[in-house]
Amino acid sequence: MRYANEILELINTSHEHLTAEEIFLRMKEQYPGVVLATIYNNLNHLHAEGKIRKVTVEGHPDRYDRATRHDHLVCSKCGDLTDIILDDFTEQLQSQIRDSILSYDLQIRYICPACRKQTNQK
Amino acid sequence: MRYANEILELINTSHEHLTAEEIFLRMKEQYPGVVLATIYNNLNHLHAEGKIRKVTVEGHPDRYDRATRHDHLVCSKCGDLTDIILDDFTEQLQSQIRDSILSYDLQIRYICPACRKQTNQK
DNA sequence: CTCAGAAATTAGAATCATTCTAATTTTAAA
DNA sequence: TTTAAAATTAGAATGATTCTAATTTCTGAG
Repeated sequence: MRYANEILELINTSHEHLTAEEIFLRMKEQYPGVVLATIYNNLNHLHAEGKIRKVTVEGHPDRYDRATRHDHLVCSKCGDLTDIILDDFTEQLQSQIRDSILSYDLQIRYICPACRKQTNQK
Repeated sequence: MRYANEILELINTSHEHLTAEEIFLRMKEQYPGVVLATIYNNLNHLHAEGKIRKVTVEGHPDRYDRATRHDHLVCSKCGDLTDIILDDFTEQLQSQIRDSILSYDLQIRYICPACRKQTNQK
C-alpha cells in the first residue's frame, strides 16, 4: 500500500470529512499518476484495519474520518458533518443488550448554523 | 400516490427491514404493472412526510422501517438489522449539545446470532 | 544482486442503487 | 366535461463503488 500512510495522514490531519473523490484529488496533486480505484483500495484497507472510520449518511457519498471515538452531528439540510465528543454510551447500551456490542454509531440530526441562518433570513 | 397506503401497510406490518427492491417485488404481485421508480417515488414521499424511516447502513441498499422511535442492532458480518427499543437518549444528548436536536440515529454493531454460530463452529 | 511470487496499482469496464426525463395516464375539482 | 395538477410508466442517466485483467512494484530467499 504505497499510499496508505499519506492517506491516513490526510484523514488524520484534515478536520473535514473527506470523500474518496476529495482524497483522490488531493493525492493527485502529489502523485499525478494515481487513480481513484487505488484510493478506494487504500481506504478499504485502512478501514478493514480499523485505522480509519467510514461515515455513511443517506444521500451522500461515504466520508472518511479519524478512528478515535466520537459522534456526529449531521445537518438535515445540507448533510454537513461535525464531530462531537459525547460521553461514551457503551456501558449504558451494553447493560440493555444481551449480545455483546462491538461499537456503535451515533448520528444526531440538526440544522447546522449555516443552514439555520439561510432559513431564518427568508 | 396510488400505492402509498399499501406500501405503508407493508412496512408497518412486516417486521423485516425491506429494501425498495423487495417492496417492489411484493407490490408487483398485487399490481403487476407497477414499476420500481413508482415505488421509489412513494417511498420518498412517505419518508418526507415522516411516515416511514429510511435506514442506511454502509455497504447495503437503503431499507425502510416503521417511524416509531427505536434503535438498531446491525450485524457487522452480514448486515442484518434488528430493531431494539432502548431508553430515549434525546434529553441526555441535548444536555451536551448547544444546537437543538431534531432526532438521532443509533446503530449498534454486533455479530448476530446466525453469524456467531457460523464462526464458532469452524 | 537477481529472480520468482506476492501484492499493489492502473485503466477502464461493470455493477448497483437510485434518480431523472419525457410521455402518458389518472385524479380531482371547477 | 374540460382542464390542470399529480402520479405513473419506461427506460435512460447518474454517481459511487467494485471488479477484471494487464502491468508494475515490492519482497525476500537463494
